[in-house]
Amino acid sequence: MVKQSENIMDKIVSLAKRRGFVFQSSEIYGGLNGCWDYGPLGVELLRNVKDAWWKAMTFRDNIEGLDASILMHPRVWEASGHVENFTDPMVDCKSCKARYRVDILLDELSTKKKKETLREMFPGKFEGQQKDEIIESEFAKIANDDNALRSLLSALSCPQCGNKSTFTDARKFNLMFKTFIGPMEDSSAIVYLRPETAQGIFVNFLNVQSASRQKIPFGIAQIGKAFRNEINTKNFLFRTREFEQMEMQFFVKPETDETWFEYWREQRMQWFYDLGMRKEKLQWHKHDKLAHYARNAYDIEYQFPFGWGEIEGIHNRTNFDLSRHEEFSGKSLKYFDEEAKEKYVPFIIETSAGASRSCMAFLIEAYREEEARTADGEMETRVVLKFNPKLAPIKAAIFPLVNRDGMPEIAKKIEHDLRPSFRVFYDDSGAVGRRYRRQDEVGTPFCITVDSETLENQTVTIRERDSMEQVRVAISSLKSWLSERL
RNA sequence: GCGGGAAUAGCUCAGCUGGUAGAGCGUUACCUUGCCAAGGUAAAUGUCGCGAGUUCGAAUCUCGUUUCCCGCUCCA
Repeated sequence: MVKQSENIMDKIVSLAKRRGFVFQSSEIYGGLNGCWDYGPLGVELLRNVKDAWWKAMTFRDNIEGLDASILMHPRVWEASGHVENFTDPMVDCKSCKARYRVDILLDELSTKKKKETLREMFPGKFEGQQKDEIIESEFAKIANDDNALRSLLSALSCPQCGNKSTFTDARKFNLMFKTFIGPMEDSSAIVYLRPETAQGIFVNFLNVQSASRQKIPFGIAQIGKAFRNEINTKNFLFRTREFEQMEMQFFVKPETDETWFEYWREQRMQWFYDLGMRKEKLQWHKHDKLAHYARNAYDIEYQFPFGWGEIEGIHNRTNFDLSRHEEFSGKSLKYFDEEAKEKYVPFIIETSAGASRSCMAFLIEAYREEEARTADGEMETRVVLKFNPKLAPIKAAIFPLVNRDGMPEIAKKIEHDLRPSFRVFYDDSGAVGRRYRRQDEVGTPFCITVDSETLENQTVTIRERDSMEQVRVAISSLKSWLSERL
C-alpha cells in the first residue's frame, strides 16, 4: 500500500515534468531545495484554480478583492506575533537522535519533575515546599533565558532514550525570510517577506471598507505569494519555502462569529466538491490546541498518497488581529455599525487556502490509470487526468483524422476560430488514437476530430475524455457547445 | 537537522571485478494511417548531479557537496 502510493507520487512527479506541469527550480544548477517552477501546463492549471477561487469568492456583493504588497512595515509582524512566535527553539538528543521543540519538551514535564530539576540546578534554593505556581513561573523564566536554558537542558533527560545531558543547545529558527530595504544592511533596514497574506488584508481593513462602501458583514479576498523558511521541505509541492495562498478574511459583528464560521466552513468544502474532488478524499480536522489568535479552527484535509494534508484552514480569529494592529499602530480600527448604533472591533472569520497545495491536490485527484481496450482488442493502461473541465489546462484539441482531403485545412480553421475563446491545441502527428491518449495524459476534456463526413455536412466529432464516447456537432455550433461545458 | 536510499538521454532504466556510454518509450522529419498509444524509414539528444582525490585511464573506487525520495523530527 505504502509502496504503491510512493509509486503514484513518483509517477505524478515524472508526468509533471515530462508534460510541463512542474519543473524543479534552477534545475541546471542542481536545483534549489523546496522550490518548484510551474511549466506551460502547470501555470494554466494553477491559474484555473486561482480563477475558480476568485470567482467563487469575489463574484459576490459582500466580498472585495485586494492585492497587498509582499513587503510590509516590520511592525506588522510584531503585531501579528510572527516575530515573537514564529520561532521554534529546538534541541536534538545526541544519543538517540530524537528532536524536540523546546516548549513542547518543557510543557510535558510534570510539576514534580520541574521541581526536582530546579533543585538540581540551584542547590539549596528550592528546598522548601514551594507552591506549584512559583515552580511553574520560575521554570518559564528559565525557559526564556538562553543561558539558563542551556543548563536546564543539561539537567533534563531525553524522554525517548532516557539519557541525561544529551541535548544539543537550543537552536532558534525564525520562519520568516529577512531582507533589507535600501543600501544599508543593518537592523533598522530589516523587512520580512510576508509569511502569510492575511496581514495585508487586516491592515487595509478600513481602507477597503470605506473605499468600497461595504458594511459589516463583508470580506476581503486576496491571492498571493507567501514565504516561510521551513526547516525541511517535503512532498513535492506540499511543503515549499515559497508558496501561494488564496485568503479571504470575513469581517463580522462579534456575536455573529459562530454562525459565519459555520457558513464559511460549508461554503469552502463545497467549493472543492464542485471542482471534482471525491468526498471520501476530503475530511475536516478540528484543531484541539488553538493558536494564540483563534477561537475555533478547522482544516480541510486532502488524502494525498503520503497521507492526509491540510489544503485550507477556516479559522475564527476573533478580534485578535485588528486589536493588535490598533495597539501597535496607535490607529483605531473600530467600525461604526449604523444599524446597531455601536462601535466595535470586528471579528474575523478566515478562509485560507493553499493555491499551490490545492493545485497539487487537484493534480493528484485527477490522476487515474485505467484499463482501456486498444484497436486490437487488448487491454492496456490508459493514463488520464480527469480534471474538472474548468481546471483543465487545455480545453480542447483539434485533429484532422488523416492528413489529406483538405481535413488539415478545416481543422486549422477550427483551431483559429476557437483560439481567441479557449486554450486549444492542434495536433496532426501519428494515428488519431495516439493523439487522444496524449491529450488524456494532460487532462484535455474534449478532442475535436475532422473526418470525411465533415467534408460532406460540416460536422465534426467531439470525443469526451472520461467516457471516450463521441458525439457529432456542427462546426458552426462548436463555440457554444464548448462554452456550455467549461 | 539526524538516519537510510537514489542521482546515467525529455521519461523509465541497463552498464558485472575501472578501458572516455546503451535500451525501451518519448521527440523531430518524411511516408503510412479512415476513430482510441507503441506501422515503416531516417535523425537529433548525454562533459554519466556537481567538485576534488586515487589511477596511465573513473559512469564505475574514495572523500566532500547539492538535489530528490523514505523514516524520525517539524509543520505558530
